[in-house]
Amino acid sequence: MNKQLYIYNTLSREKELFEPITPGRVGLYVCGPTVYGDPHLGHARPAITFDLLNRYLTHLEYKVRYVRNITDVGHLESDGDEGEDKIAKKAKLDELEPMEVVQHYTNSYHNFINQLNVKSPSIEPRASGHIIEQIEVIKSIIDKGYAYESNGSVYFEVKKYNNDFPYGILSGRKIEDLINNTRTLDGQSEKRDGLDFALWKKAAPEHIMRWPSEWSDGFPGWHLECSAMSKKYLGEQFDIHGGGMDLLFPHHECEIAQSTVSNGKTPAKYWMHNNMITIDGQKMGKSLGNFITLEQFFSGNHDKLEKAYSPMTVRFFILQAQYRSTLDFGNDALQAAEKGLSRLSEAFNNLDKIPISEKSNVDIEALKEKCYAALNDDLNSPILIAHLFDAVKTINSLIAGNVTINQQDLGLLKSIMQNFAIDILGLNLDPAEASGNDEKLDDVMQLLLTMRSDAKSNKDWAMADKIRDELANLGFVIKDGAEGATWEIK
RNA sequence: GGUUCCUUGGCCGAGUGGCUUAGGCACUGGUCUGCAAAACCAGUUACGGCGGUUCGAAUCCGCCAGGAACCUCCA
Repeated sequence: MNKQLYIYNTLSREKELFEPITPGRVGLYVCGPTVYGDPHLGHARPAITFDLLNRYLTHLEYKVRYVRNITDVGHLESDGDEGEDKIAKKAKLDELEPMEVVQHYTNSYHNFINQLNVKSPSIEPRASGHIIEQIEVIKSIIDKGYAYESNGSVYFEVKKYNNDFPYGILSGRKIEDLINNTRTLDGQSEKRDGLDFALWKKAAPEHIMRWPSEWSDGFPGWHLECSAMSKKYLGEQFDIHGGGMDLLFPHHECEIAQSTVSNGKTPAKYWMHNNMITIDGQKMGKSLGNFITLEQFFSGNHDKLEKAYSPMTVRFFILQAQYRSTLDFGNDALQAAEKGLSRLSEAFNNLDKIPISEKSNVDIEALKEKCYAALNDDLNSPILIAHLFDAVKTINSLIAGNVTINQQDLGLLKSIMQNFAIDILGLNLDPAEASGNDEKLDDVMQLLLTMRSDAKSNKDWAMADKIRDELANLGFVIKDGAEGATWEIK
């Protein structure tokens, strides 16, 4: 089978065959959240996108080291001297210790991301725990002559860098255009040039998040943590760097510049960027204030939500779009995903009901190839899901007796569903998970179903319907099948 | 203003030169059922506009319209 994975590399703007630097091993770095607010639907997208990548690479038998950072130092609120550390600001508002705020939102992030069945990364480094490493990177950049100190702060000299290296290789920006379009800042700037960016910022007196350095008591600049931590855990050059498209410029561009100077080589071989989730056609984001938190999705407690949506519904919804496309939030789409997922789940749980025949007249091997082809084409999860729905149709047809399958093909079909739906897409199709039922409840339900069955045998339709309808009122759906009735919670 | 990108049927969302009627949801008809539900079978609705390249374009090129992201923190 073809297991040649092609991924879209932002550097080349083309799909490229993935070839790891070290055979059999993959170093993957993904920009994690800035923990100063509740995790929202936008945070779920990269988490799930790169979870899919991590799971698929693992399935392909690569040994993956997946590093996803926690940004807890806080980026600058605004440029220039009036810049204020975002986390410190929030802390003052809440009258909490900065690290208390950070811990709270880190826990919250873990809690909700875990509910989405996202596997934990191999290493989850915090920026605040790597101040020393960041200072080391700054020193090396100063030593190589691409940074200067100014009033206790250190800035990266973009124009000088651009003379020797291609600044803008990732984002496709040209420095001439940037020069013409740089905002004019009020007041005096410590920077020699508007394009320069901070590697170290001297902390203002009221600034409570601060660390000592040879330049000043302060804090590391916006983009430094990823350069420092990717180097520490994945080496100077690693395979894949991921993150949201909104980080492409300036964050990732600056990261490349820093790492390139510091290490003398470009950091990542492949850059992958997930697109945004939109709401009413606009990006869902913290700064726009139009985000819906994951907690609100799971509880339904938001004006825009017609109902609560389970974590698996949210995950499935996100996977139904290819990661490089924008995905528009909407209740209709969520509910369509919910129903589709339910159908997929039901078929998966009915695999054991499929009768085995001598001969197969279904082509399971072809299905498997198609599933791999979908993922190999830049993780095209919607295509994969389409193929899984073909499998659903096959499963249902097999149970209905329209087609037949032999033992070997059935085993293959089961492994396809397990591998692609459960292991790679990371869907939890366990009926207990979906409905929250337990064994005792099932015993009670079986009793009621037996009573209804008896009533039907006696043609006591009134009683039979009463049981069904009353259960429906309580949120249980009864499904009559060839070999008896089953139930589920709606 | 600069850079990049998008516009597919009722909704979401794939596709990238010539049968994919992708798939999901919704809808319609049929089978099944005591009636339903579920399931199965069948079916309807499409490629923003204009021009060009081509034997042939949703798919390539140009223009126009509308929208978005980035250029400041953002997933």
